[in-house]
Amino acid sequence: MDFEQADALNQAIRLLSLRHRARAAALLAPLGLHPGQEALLLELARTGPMIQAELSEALGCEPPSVTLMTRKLEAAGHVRRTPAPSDRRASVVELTDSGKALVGQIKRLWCALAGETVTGLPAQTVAELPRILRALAGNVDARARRPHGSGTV
Amino acid sequence: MDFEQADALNQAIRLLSLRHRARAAALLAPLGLHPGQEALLLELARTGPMIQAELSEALGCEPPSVTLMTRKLEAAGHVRRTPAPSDRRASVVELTDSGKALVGQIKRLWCALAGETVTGLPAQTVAELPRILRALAGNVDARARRPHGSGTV
DNA sequence: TAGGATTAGTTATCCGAATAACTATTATGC
DNA sequence: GCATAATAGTTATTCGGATAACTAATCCTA
Repeated sequence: MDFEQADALNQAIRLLSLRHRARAAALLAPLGLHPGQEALLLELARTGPMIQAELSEALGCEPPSVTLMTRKLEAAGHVRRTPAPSDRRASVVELTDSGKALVGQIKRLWCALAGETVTGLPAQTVAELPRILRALAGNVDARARRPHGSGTV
Repeated sequence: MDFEQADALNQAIRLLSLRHRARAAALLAPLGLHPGQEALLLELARTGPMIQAELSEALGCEPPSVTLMTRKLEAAGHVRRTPAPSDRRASVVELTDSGKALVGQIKRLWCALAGETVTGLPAQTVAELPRILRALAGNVDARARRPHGSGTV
């Protein structure tokens, strides 16, 4: 692949990242949330209470990021942390009532953002997009390069 | 658009952003660069010396980000800042010899990263990707929403 | 030409996300 | 059973990127 093509692709991915995140930030700001936090709340809503290591895995980010995000969401009252009964190292994270209420609003924003994002694209392209983007993400997944994790579960 | 589809799309974009950036970071680390800096150097290589306001526009990020990035790249010796002759507010940023040498290496990494990213995808999809991703980025461009800038010039 | 508006850039502060280094707990192997 | 390895989480620090608030220079207009 020559540099022009490579640059067009890498640049487009970088720009989409910036813009999508910026737009998410603008939509989430009225809720008092910063981008990234909505993913944590949605994951808890989707899967139920879980420990931080599971959250880290599900969100695709590192444990220290989860520590800080959960702490801020806990301070905001959207999340509760309780010691795991079977493992004294772990702490279980779950949504509070405030967090559950917020998730409803996030879901509406999420639909609006996605709709906005694909405006003007053919329906077939839109339908294929998630699969394509996941394939791209999988191709550059640094975790898959590590010796221990041979499969995505 | 229902929530499941919206979430699949937003989540895929978020994950691709994280992974692509992480992989870029891993590739750029041996050069002593952090992700984002390579975009600045490539832009200077592409367009030639320019003032920070132009860099900010070209990179799609805000002036304070450019200030910090240029300062660090200047400290590393890859970039030089000189006062603009015609406007005493502005400072012209240009590549040093060290920066030019680095650009050559970045270009190789960039090709490798792009190739890695699209591994296994049909050639036609790969060919259409940059255009599609740019369309998505354009759709969520917060700048286009501002009242003063009715057009992209 | 004097004064307000715009523009270029910086500083301070916040956040997500990363790595490195550390503690505490659990699991494992001899 | 005990020492070692692996795991859960935190702290400290770094970076890109954002906004808000500010200075300094330029532009524009009345």
